[in-house]
Parts: sequence; structure tokens; C-alpha cells
Amino acid sequence: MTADSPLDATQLRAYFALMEVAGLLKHAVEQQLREAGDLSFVQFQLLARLGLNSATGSERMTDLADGVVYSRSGLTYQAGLLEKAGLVTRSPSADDDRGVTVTITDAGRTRLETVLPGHTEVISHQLFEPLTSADASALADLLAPVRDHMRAAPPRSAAPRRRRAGAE
Amino acid sequence: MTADSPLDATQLRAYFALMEVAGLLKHAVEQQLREAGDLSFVQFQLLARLGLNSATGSERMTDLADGVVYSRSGLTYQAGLLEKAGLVTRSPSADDDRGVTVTITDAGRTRLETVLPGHTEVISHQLFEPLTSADASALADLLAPVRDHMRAAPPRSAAPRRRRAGAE
DNA sequence: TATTGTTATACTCTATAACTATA
DNA sequence: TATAGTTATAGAGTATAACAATA
Repeated sequence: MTADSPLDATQLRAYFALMEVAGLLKHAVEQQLREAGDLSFVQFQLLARLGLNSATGSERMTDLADGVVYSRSGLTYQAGLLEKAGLVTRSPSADDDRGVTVTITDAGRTRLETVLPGHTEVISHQLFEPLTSADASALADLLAPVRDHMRAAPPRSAAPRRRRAGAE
Repeated sequence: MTADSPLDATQLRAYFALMEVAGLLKHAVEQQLREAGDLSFVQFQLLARLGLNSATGSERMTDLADGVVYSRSGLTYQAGLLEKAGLVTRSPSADDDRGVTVTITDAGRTRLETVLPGHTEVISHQLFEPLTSADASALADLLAPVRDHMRAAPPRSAAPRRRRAGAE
């Protein structure tokens, strides 16, 4: 509405480098995931979240959607694919009969383990080879507040109906 | 084949943060570009490259493909869209009759100017608001070598026929 | 009435392979 | 023979809107 802070040269460099690095990395990773385990990046993210981040191996659709940026219909689509492949199951949530709980299966965990070594290898090579461990640490520290800032003001299409305001 | 350097916790943090930040930022930017000027991110990249990075406003298809990660057919598709919209022209290259030179039109430059302020505003807000200018500088410095490293060993699908080896 | 999730549908983007033409 | 670009085609992913069911 006021001035538009037209980005100085350094900011431009950072922006373009960020987008290019992320794009190339995602591309490399998707190729590996597809070849090693016939998974798209999003499918991997969903499995990883269920299999690694969740103690129970289960999460509700809504919580997955919040984590994976999607539209709800997109998540339904991907969850359907994963279920068809036998990597997750979907069942009514215990506490809320509207909810659907997604649970990773043994086959899902196996698939994850199949894919994981190659995945980390790609990341080590492509992303971290030119970085010291101090660099990696600095990178994480720089990006963490940005991520939090972006999560806080979500212009994501995953929230067309607007999530409940205050709660977290 | 041997050990797979399984990524320490810091590297994982950095990797996930990078992917999430880039994903959210791209999403926000795409929305802005679509609304402000009916452009996809790639179309914007192509126009920006022609209109801002190139002195003449022209580049060959191959060089554009190298810069924009795509498969050649994808680039042909996007260039076709831009041409249909009157934002670029395509003509046979002067020096190499196999080549096609893409040139941004006045309408293309106008479109670029239409979109640019909002674009930079989104980036300022989403990416740089939580960062000091020293942070931005550090980020650029961290990512530049990674980008160069990734460019050097291109697992991009843009090179199915393998580019000429040494030349650059 | 608000929220959860699904469905139907349409569209954009990307990739593969076959093809033409020039170097 | 190798490179530049196009075409045809097919598939994956995403978004929108309408819908059903529960809170």
C-alpha cells in the first residue's frame, strides 16, 4: 500500500539462489524417490510424517493438510493413492466422527525404509557437500524464523475455509 | 553403496526448512503473479530473464532451457503460451539456422512492470521480514555455492540428450 | 451454522518419444 | 552423427465448487 521496498541486490541474490536451489533439489529428490520407491515428493512427505514424526503412526487429515500445504482435495487424492498402494489405511477418527485418521501400515514403513537411504544420500551430496557443518547450522538458523513467519500468516490454498482462528 | 551419511539433526532441520520455505514462498508468489498478471512462475522467470537479465531482450531456446530447469518440450510449451499472449516473439536465430531466438515484446515488458512491484512486495514480506540485511547476505552467501554445485552436476531432465561436455 | 472430508471436474504443467531440419 | 526445436500424447498434480455428514 505504501512503498514496496524494491529488494536490494543482496536480497535478489538470496531470493533467486533459494528458489533455484530448492527447485533443483526437489527435482533430484523426486527422481530418486520415484525410482527407488515409486513415490512422489508429497507422498514421501506424508509417509515420513506418519512414520517418523508421529509416535502413533497416525494423524488426522486436517493436520496432515496443515503440514503439507495442500488443498484438502489434493490431500484426499494423495491419501487415496497411498491407501490404494497399501501404504496407509484410513478409518474414522475415534473422538470426532467427522474426522478421518490416516495410519501408516507396515508396508508403508517398509517402503519408507527402502527409500530413505537414497534420499538422504541425495541430500548429502546435492545440498551439503559444499557446506561445512557450521554452514548447515547457520542455514537452519536463518530459515527457521522465516518458516515460522510464513506459517503464521498462511496464504496457503490449504485453508480456503479458514482454519479456526486462535487455536494451535 | 557404502555408508550413506545419514544426515545429522541439524542437516535435517536445514533441509526441511529449506523445502518448506521455498514451497510456501513459491506458492505465495504464484498466487500474486497469477492475480496481478496472469503469469505462472515459470512464465515470469522467462520474462524476467529476457527483460531484466538480457541486454538485448533476446535469448536462444537452449539457453533459456538451461536456465529454467525444464525439459525442452516444456519450454516450447511455455514459449508458445507467451507468444500466443503477445509477450514474446520467436524467430530463427541469425547465426544458427537450427536455433530459435526468443525476444520479449513491449507488451511483455509492460506485463513485467505490472507484476514486478507486487512480486517484490511479496518477497519482502514473506521472506525478508524476519531477516536482517546481514542475514540476507549470509543466506545468499550460503546458497550460492550450493547452487553452483548443483548446476555443475546437473541431474536435470532438461538435458536428456546431454549437453556438449566441456563448453560453457 | 461451522467443520471435516470426499467427489466431480477441469485445467496446468511436465515428460517421453518420435520427428524435422540444420551443423 | 550430433544438435536445436517441435509435436503428439499421456499422465500426474492441483484447485474449485458442490456435496454429505457430524459438531
